[in-house]
Formats: sequence, C-alpha cells, structure tokens
Amino acid sequence: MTAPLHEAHPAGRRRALPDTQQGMRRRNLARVMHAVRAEGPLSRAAVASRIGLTRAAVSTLVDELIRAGLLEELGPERPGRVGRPGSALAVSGRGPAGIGAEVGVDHLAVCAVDLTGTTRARAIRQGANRGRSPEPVIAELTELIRRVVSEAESEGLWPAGLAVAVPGLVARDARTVVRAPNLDWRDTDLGALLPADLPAAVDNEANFGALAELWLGEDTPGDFLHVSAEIGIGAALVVDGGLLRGTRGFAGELGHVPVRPDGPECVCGGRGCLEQYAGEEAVLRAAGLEPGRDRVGALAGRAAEGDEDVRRALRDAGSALGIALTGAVNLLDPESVVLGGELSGLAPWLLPSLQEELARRTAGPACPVSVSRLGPEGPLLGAAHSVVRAVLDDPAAFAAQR
Amino acid sequence: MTAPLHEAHPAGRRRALPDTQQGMRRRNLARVMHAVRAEGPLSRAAVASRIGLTRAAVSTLVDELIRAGLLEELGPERPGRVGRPGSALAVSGRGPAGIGAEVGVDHLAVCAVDLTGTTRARAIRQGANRGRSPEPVIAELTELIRRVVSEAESEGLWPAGLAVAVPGLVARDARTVVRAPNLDWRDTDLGALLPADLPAAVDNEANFGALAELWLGEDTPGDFLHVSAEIGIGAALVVDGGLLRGTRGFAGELGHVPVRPDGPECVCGGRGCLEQYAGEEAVLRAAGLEPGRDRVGALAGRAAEGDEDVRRALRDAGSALGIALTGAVNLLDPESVVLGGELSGLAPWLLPSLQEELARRTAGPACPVSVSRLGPEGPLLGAAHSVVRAVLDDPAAFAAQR
DNA sequence: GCTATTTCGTCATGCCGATTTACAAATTAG
DNA sequence: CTAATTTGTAAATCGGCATGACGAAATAGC
Repeated sequence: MTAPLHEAHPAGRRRALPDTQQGMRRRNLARVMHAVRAEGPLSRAAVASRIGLTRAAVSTLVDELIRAGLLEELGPERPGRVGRPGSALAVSGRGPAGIGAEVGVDHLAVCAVDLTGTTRARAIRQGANRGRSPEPVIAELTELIRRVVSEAESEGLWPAGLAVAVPGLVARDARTVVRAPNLDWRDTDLGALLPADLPAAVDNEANFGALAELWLGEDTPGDFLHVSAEIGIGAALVVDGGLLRGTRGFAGELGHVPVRPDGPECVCGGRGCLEQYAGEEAVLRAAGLEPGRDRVGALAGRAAEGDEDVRRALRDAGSALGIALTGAVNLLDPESVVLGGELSGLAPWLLPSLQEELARRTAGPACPVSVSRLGPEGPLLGAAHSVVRAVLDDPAAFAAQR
Repeated sequence: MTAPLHEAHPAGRRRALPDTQQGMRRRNLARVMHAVRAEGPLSRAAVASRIGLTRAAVSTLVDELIRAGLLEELGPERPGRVGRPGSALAVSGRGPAGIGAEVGVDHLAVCAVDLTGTTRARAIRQGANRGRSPEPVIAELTELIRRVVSEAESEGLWPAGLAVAVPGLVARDARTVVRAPNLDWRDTDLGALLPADLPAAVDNEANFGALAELWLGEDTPGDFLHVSAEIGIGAALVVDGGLLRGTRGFAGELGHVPVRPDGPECVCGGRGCLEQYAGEEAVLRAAGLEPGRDRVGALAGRAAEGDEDVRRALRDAGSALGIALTGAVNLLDPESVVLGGELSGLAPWLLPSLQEELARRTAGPACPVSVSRLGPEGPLLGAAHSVVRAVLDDPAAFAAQR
C-alpha cells in the first residue's frame, strides 16, 4: 500500500528521490537493478564491484529485490575461475511489465515489455482515426490494452503502468493532449478516458521514439536530436540522457522552424515553415501524388522504382530539412542527429541533400546524421520501455504491488 | 589539504556529489548555505524548518560551517515573538571570494564578489584587444587579477577561484578557447596562461551573462533563452536552472542559424546566417556607419537622436532576430527570451519588429521577450558569481582552504 | 513581580544504512 | 589432499540524522 499507484511517471524524467538515507537506499536498489539488467546474469560480488558498494550491502539489497519479485536467483554460476562460484542473479521475467500503447493516424497498437526488455504480448488494429472523437478511439485502445494485459498476466507478469504515445502536443501533466492536428483533437484529457486501474502517462510519439533510440539503439549517444515524421515533423531533444521537454512540454517543434521567411503560409500563422517543404502533404504534392489518398509510405516504393518526380520531391525535402537542422545543430550542438519514424524508410533519398546542406553551412566538421533501425516501431517500444525504466529507476516504489 | 584546489569548476553545472552518507552531508551543508544566503539572517531553527531537517542536525552543520569560516554568528535576534530568540546566522563577509574576469574586445575587467553577493573590489582597463596575441592580453589581465585579489585580501577575503569570460567558443574542459573570431584567437589553452595558484574556469561570455540573469535577475525563470551580442551573436540556453552546453560546449550559436537560406555568404560557409543581418558589422553598414571605426555603442545614441537610417537598420535586425528566435522557441519552448549584453541598450528599437515577427509566426501566445537590466555588466558578474555558487554548492570542498 | 508558556539551542539516545572484519562454503592449483 | 582464492553472510562498528528531554531566554497573563 505504500506504492504511489496512480502517480504519473513522465517518461524519461527521473523522479528525484529525497536526499535522505531512505532515498539513498532506494537509489542503491535502482543501481543494483540497472547493473543486473544491463550486464546479464551477475553474482552479488560482481554487482558490488560494478556499483561500488560492498558485498554485504549488495546482499541485503538483493534480498529485498528478490522478495519484491524484481530479481530472481538462477542458481550457482558455472565455475570457470578459481574460488567459490557466485549465485547468478537476473532481472525477473515474471515480474512487472510495462504496457506501451500508440495512437497512430491509421492504427492502434499495444504491447507489453518485461524487465528484461523482451516484448511478451502485442496487439494491433488498423483503421483510420483521423477525425474520430477521442472517446471511441480510446475505448478501442482500452480494449486492446485489456487483451494485452491479460495475455501478459497469463505469463505471470503484472502490469506496472501504462504509457500512451500520441501524434501531437501533450502538456507536462502527461495527461492532456493540447493539440493533435492529424487526429483533430484539442485539449483532451486522455488520462480520464484511460483505464483507471493502471498509472498512465501520455506523451508525444516523437519523444517516445527518441527514448526508444536512446535505450534500444546501438551506440546511441546520450545527447542527440531525434527527428521523426508521421504527418507533421516532430523532433525530440535528448540532452544528457534525458528528454528536453520545454516549459509547457512543447519543445521539439521542428516542423515550424522558418526555412524561407517569405515562403508559403502555414497553419501556424507563419510563412515558409519546414512543414511547407518537408511535411507529408507538401512532399506528396511535389511528387505528383494525392495527399488525401496516398500516404507517405507510398513514396519509398516509388522512389525505389526510380520515379524521378518522387526522388526530386524527396531531395528538396531533404534540403529543407538540412536547413532547419543547421539551425537546430547550431543552437544545441548535439552529438548526432537521428532520423526515425517514417523518415528512416525514406532516408536513402533524403540523406544526400540533407547532409550536403548541413555540411555546407557548418564551419567545422558537420554533425553526423544517422538512421534509426527501429523505424516505425520506435514510439510504441519507447512507451513500453518508459514504464520499465520507471521500475528500474525506483524499484522500491513497485515492490508492494506483488 | 583535502580540497581539490586545482579542479576546474565549470560554471552552472553542478558537480555531482557521491551518493553516500558523506555526500548527503555535503549536500546538507550546501542546503544550509543556500538557505542562509537567500533569506537573510536566519536562526538555526529557521534554517531547520526551511530545509526540512531537525534543529539538532542543523546545529552540527552550522558548527562545521562556522569553523570553516563560511557562516558567522551575528548574535541574538531582536525578540519580536514569544520564546527564546534565536541566534542570527549570516553568510560570512570575510570568507571566500569569487574572482570574475572578462576579456572583452576593447576592455579587460576583473571583480571580486563575496558570499553575500556584493562586489568588494574591481578593476577595469580600456584598450583594444582585437588581433593581439593571447599571452600579453592574459598577462595584463593577470596583473588586474592580482590587484583585485590583494584588495579583496586586505578586506579579509580569500580568493576561492577564478572564472574568465571570453567572447568565443570554449571547449568543455573549461580551459581551451577554440575560436574567438573577434580576438583572432584559435585553440588557445588559456588555463596555462592564467595564475596557477587559483582554480580557474574559462567560459563563453554569453553563458556567464545568462547565469548572471538566472542568479541576479528579478523573476527570472529557470528556463529561458538569453541572447547577447558583442560582435557575433551568441545565445545561452538555460534549462531547468542549468546551462545547456552541448556535446563540445558550442551550444547557443544563434548567429549562424540560417535566416534566409539564399542570403549573403557568411564566414561559416553558410548563407544568410543571422549574423549577416543582425551582426554588428551588418547593422553598422546598413546604418551607414563604418564597421572598422564605429562600435555598436554608437547606434543607441544615434537612434535616440532620431537618425532614420539607424532606426531602419535596427528594425531590420530585429526582424531577422525574430525569425531566428522563432526557430529557437519552436525547438526549445522556453519560458521567456531575455535580451542581454549590448542588445539591452538597443532594445527600444529592436523589440517592436522582433516581437512582431515572433508573434506572427507563433500559433498560440508568443513567447514573452524581456530585457536584462544587468546590461553589459552581466558576463563579469556571472563569472564571479559562478565561483560563489561553487562554494555555496559544496562548502565542504572549500573548508580546508582557510 | 511571579509563574506559565513558548521557542531556541544542545545533549543523550536510538535508528538506519553502509563499511569493516571475520568466517564458513565452494571451487581451482599444485 | 592441502593451499589459495573467491563468494555470501553474520557481527561489530561508524557516520549521519531523528527523537525526546532539558536548560536558557524571551513573552503573556495574573
């Protein structure tokens, strides 16, 4: 009963534990979890040497984590070296699970991820959500959530929390969708529509995509700019291993960075925003396709077939992206730029002009640009993993829920 | 002998103390210092209730701080209320001092600030530094530093550290000036030229200006964008009460954000960078003045006299700033934008067009723009205060140096 | 004035968490 | 089979804060 069951756990922002002896212990529990999670089965002694505590201290911490069902003892290690072999510890595969959900423009998806990071259950439903009101959409999503949760439960997991990715701006309360132009939602309290028996957090899909890249990508630095696009163009800024959200939670609006100040008018009131050159609608139109009918997914196929109109449209979009990113890189000096979401599939045709523009406008060596290998899966995985991270970051808060 | 005398103390970045009982104590010492510093003379009981510790614990912390010479006992408080009056504690005016220094394009300045935040000694020397090599300039600066230090020492203070503000890019080692175009310095290790008996940290003047605004400004939020200009245009990003420095320490290069991608060429290799429209040289030229002869300071006078050419030049610069800032605000969602440095004097003529551009290009309410009241003093004060902050943030590290 | 009340600073004591030290258990090296 | 090495745990200790009690110094009420 001590666990703050219904407290939101905003993704990627470490809830600061109090600076007391108890807080210290909770942080040490977290360090044990992270060590075991990151470096596979580990003995108590190995954990101790990694996190800089004594074996005795680690012993008591591990006891507590095993009692809480977060760690499990695998039994004696195969003795390779001299000395008594340790007892292997691993993160529990029958403990808490993070439930991730995604509201896309034309699909809904839910998945459950356990502490080891493996996806244990999933459900997807195709269908256009544009213009539908939030209630029926979330009702449908809840239905999927229930299905995934019961599947996870049948495998011995229990849901520790829910994180929902949404294509739009989300307030810092992690509940309210302020504006989702591609769904036509405004100022909607999603928190009230989601199942009340799970602590839930709502966030921008670009943010979750960036977190997925941070946590799951290989060699991803702790400091990068993650660019993604579904219909609008969103970016997420990862600084020092955490998300930069901005005062109201609206940071990363790359789509409305001015590229040509006298360019075509934009819905935001400005002129020549990036979205006018590299947004889905603009690119489809430039490629000679019908924005209402075709989706951005159609572009990759045509470009691969050699359609010159499509290729030119993508080249131009890449240039515009390069100009906007030059500004962003000058302001933020990130270690790299990562293209994610739908953009990763279009990268072969976007990258050359994008990088050319970026290199030309940079004095020293240009900021490296890479492509996410998570692709469109990113936001959903990031959402589920954000819950898992919350457990790893403060295991004590989730101990009582066995 | 336990104090890390020669460790750099990069401004505005909290050196994380270890997560142990000793670290906890050091953080509590810091909390006591901050409470006393912020809320005037305070009794032990008052400190205890503010920082959430018991009177007994605060007593031992205060004892330690008094022995270290960082706090002093002022004697019994005037008894207004019932009960035994407390003994007033204040931050020591005869303890450590932060030495701030500034290398400007045409001046050198040094000052000493005590723990209470008052400036206790200062020295300025006018003279163009552009094109001079670093050695003689820093030798001259060192001379000023020695003078200020001995003046401070004659008032019972001892120097706790030195922070040097430089108009250029500084690497994250807080020693190396990578590029200072207005001085013609490149890849210079200033740390080696500065007095070796003081721990020194070098940083960008825009960063120190922003920190001054953060610490000394009234009602300054913990999340803002600070724009300053001497000759280039620099910005500093304050996020969550700390500086965002970027991977290499180069964040905040607002001057090279593209404003018109096909505009005039820039030294950075790009085209149409903000500096081409709002940099000193561009503005002077647009106003019909001579970039080599006049300085930006001349503009304020002429604009006030009603010189229409100058006013138009500043209006246009404001528009360009507004466009670049639109991009920055979209990316970062700061609580406000603050104009500092030389810009604060030109604000009356820059602001209208700047705010118009920003408002037009923003969907919701535009990000508020304010003007620093610190003006050109900012960087120097920020530097000195950064040392004072380092003492307040970890008093134990400075205790042994009495 | 005198006593009761309130608040402050400090002391003795106890609790909590990690370290230190010691030891039994389980392995390899010779 | 013994010595050496490593693991895990138990007992004692230490560092740091909380708790509770007390004298000191003020006000409030009589």
